[in-house]
Amino acid sequence: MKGITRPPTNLQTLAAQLKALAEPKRLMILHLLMEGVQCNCELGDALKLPPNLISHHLRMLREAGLINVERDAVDARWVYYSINRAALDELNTAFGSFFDPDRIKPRRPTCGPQSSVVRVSDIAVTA
Amino acid sequence: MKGITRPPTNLQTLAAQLKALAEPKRLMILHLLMEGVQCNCELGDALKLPPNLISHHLRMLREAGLINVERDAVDARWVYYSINRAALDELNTAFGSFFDPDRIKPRRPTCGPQSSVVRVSDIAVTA
DNA sequence: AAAATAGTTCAATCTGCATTGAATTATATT
DNA sequence: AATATAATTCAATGCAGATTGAACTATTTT
Repeated sequence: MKGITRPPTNLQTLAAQLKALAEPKRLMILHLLMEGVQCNCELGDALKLPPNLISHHLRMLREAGLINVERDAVDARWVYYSINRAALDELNTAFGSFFDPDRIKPRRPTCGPQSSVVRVSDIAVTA
Repeated sequence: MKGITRPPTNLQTLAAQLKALAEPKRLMILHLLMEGVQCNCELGDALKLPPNLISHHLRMLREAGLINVERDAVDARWVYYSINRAALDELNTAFGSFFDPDRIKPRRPTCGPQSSVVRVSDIAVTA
């Protein structure tokens, strides 16, 4: 009888990133960033949200390490956000490892009325 | 020049499921369920949490459609939770589609000082 | 120098939800 | 019938974060 295996991913880190993603407007921002839209004003137009709120959501995504920031070389008033490709790859890997359906194991009856019942699969065949 | 493509997934639904997942203790519960641990008491022992709090987290996961509930046929006091395999498959598909790195497109300069600059790639070669 | 532009930061409010402890339900045991 | 067991529900508390409006910073334009 095998023990419990450690989760394949750091749960604190995964939960923190998922928290940043678990917001409809932020998902929409990420979608727009993937589509090539990248400045605060356009995001605000698309989502019908004021610029300060866009800034807030962008900050959440940035602090989760999911996006990059860059200032325009010609006119430094403009700020461009973009997907952090490496972070996205890591996220996909972590998510895929954790929620891999192949990890699902059958119930281990160490609890409840059946916990003391001897299972056929546990009886050693000796002769 | 192409327009913005619709996201490949229902953002409301994905966000709701991610919100259910974005909690370290719930991730740990899901991990334990995958490992075959399935009753409130054992989850509570493993996470050092009181049973009512385990119930709360299980309810969140259940309302997100991620887990199944079943009562013991012999002693109905015991309740067994398990991973909803179909929901997990759908989640993986939705997540993978949304966060597919291949979806990332180059910046579309419809904003900022470069928005009026004619790009070489936009000049039609006529002869 | 003054005004305009793009964006961020700050303070206040409101809401959702994790947590806690007590009460309750349902079932089984004595 | 009374008690024990497994779990859920309920009420109250505290905190994190979404939202709002105003103030502020940095840069460019006039």
